[in-house]
Amino acid sequence: MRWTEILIPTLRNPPKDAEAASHKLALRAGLIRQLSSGVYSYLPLGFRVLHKIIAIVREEMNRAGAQEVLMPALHPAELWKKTGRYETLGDDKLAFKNRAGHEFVLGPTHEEVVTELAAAYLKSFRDFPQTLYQIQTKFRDEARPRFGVIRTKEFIMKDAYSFDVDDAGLDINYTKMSEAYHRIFSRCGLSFKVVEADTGMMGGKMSQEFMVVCPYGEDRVAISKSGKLASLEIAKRAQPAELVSKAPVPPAVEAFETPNLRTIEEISHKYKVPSAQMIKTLIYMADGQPVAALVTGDSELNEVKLRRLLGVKELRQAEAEEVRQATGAPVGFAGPVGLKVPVYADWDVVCGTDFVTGANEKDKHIRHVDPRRDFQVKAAGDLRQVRTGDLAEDGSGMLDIVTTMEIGHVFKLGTRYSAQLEALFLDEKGERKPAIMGCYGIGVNRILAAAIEEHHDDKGILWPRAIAPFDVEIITVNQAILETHSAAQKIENDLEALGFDVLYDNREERAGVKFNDADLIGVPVQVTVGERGLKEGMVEVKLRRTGEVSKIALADVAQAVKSALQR
RNA sequence: CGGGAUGUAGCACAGCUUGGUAGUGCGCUCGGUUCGGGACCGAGAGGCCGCAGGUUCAAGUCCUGCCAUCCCGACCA
Repeated sequence: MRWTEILIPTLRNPPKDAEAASHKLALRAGLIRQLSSGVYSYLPLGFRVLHKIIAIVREEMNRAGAQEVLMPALHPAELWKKTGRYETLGDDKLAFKNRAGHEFVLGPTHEEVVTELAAAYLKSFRDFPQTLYQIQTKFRDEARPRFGVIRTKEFIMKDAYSFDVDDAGLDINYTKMSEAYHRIFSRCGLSFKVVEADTGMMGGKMSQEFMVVCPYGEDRVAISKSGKLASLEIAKRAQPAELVSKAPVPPAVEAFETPNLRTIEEISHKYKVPSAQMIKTLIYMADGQPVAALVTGDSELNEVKLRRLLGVKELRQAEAEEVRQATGAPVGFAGPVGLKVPVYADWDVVCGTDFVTGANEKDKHIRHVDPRRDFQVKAAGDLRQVRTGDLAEDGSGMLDIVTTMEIGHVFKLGTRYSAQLEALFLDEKGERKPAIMGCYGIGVNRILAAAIEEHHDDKGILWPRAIAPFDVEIITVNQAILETHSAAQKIENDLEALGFDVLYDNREERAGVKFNDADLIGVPVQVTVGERGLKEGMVEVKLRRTGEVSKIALADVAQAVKSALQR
């Protein structure tokens, strides 16, 4: 393909609205063009990359035994109302009425539609297992599109759905998909990590998120020195060796007036108490019974952890009136001393001393509070959100908090949709049962963004070969010279005949412009043809990634390109 | 949806304080000289100055409202 025959609008100045590396470079390299917030066109180069990614996804899905289908993007709203997701979707749904007054939803995902298919056709246990997938545009009216192509209102998703007769079958499909995902992301050149998501109270459900660490992602997760990621929801820290303070017991508890001062910040600021020396006392209703949860003033309580420590089903923050009943004081003055309800404390609290906390009396706090002397803790545990510097539970050292981007997600759904939409089959005994489902998603556009985030330098993109828009770019130093462009043309023909995707920069531009554009668009191998080399029958082959240049005889170019691409 | 910022040519920006009828660099077109890491000279094309209303003899500039875009946060089936 010749540069003059393909639209590659490279930019010297990055548009000012771009912040993320992938966003800036995708714009500068002429991959995308923004139409409105969170809505992008893919230009020829960008679309070539998407095609390569899609080809890999498709190949691995097929290899894993999934069958490609194409479901509609236009969904009747009634279908979404049946599963109750019409409401849960809320403002994220893009919906409209047609002239007949029928409401449609532009598909944000396809559990409903695929389950309707299963309900129609998967009638006998003999029809199982089945895995269907599609690669298609999804619509979500994101409140805040971000970072170019990383979070958009319209995006291409590979979504797959498995149907099985039992959990054992689901396990097999889930594993197959998970393995396929490993292959897909590896082939796309991404350093991804798998995060086990919380199985929570969902009973047997399970999910894994495939993440890449990148500064412009959207999730904050904990990473241990061993490279393991855990969502902040479930990241745990190591238990301290001794769950008690070694410091001397402070003087007796003393109350002091704090008129209208309720928050940790207000009191910490007014009385010059570090927030870590304060106890935040949160009242929760656990299965209907009030409990107090204590964390130090500088930390955030993690409700998932509290729920786990308590071992209860229902947990919610207490209403103002419930707080008053439990503590005898309005919200903002709760403290563990003299409290009648069971007290659960974070390790930081039981390991500390000389705290300031609420006095369970309006406009009063108390100081010199000591957990050994002044109140009873029913149980101590890891109750707060982890933060940078906490020791990892696996003993690998300090945790770090990093930003990540989710590029894939596999999920064991169970019967949620099949039961509601009556995707029922008859088993060997003639019993009607809902199909056991799994769902598996990949954000195709995000792979493009993630690849740029991971593979770029100050000059431009360094595409992994498998998803590069072209394998090799030929650059003529001076297009006007006959020997140069005829040599370039021959190389182009030879390489194309060997099956390489070749971009030949045949523009009558100065060499510098072409070199810079080549580095910017990031094709892995560059072949430079100039009269200087041609005099000796040589061209230069440059590896974009390393910058390494070697002189190659004309006759050996194909071989040199081939081996360069394998590195 | 809350907070902050910004809207002037394809891209980056100046002009706004102190109103007088549209500028710069890159890119684009034509001619010429150049030609191995973003050349130079000359001549051009390209603007509802985000939109609407107001003030004024006169608005890119002042006032009001709206819209759009980006960043932080909330949210993310």
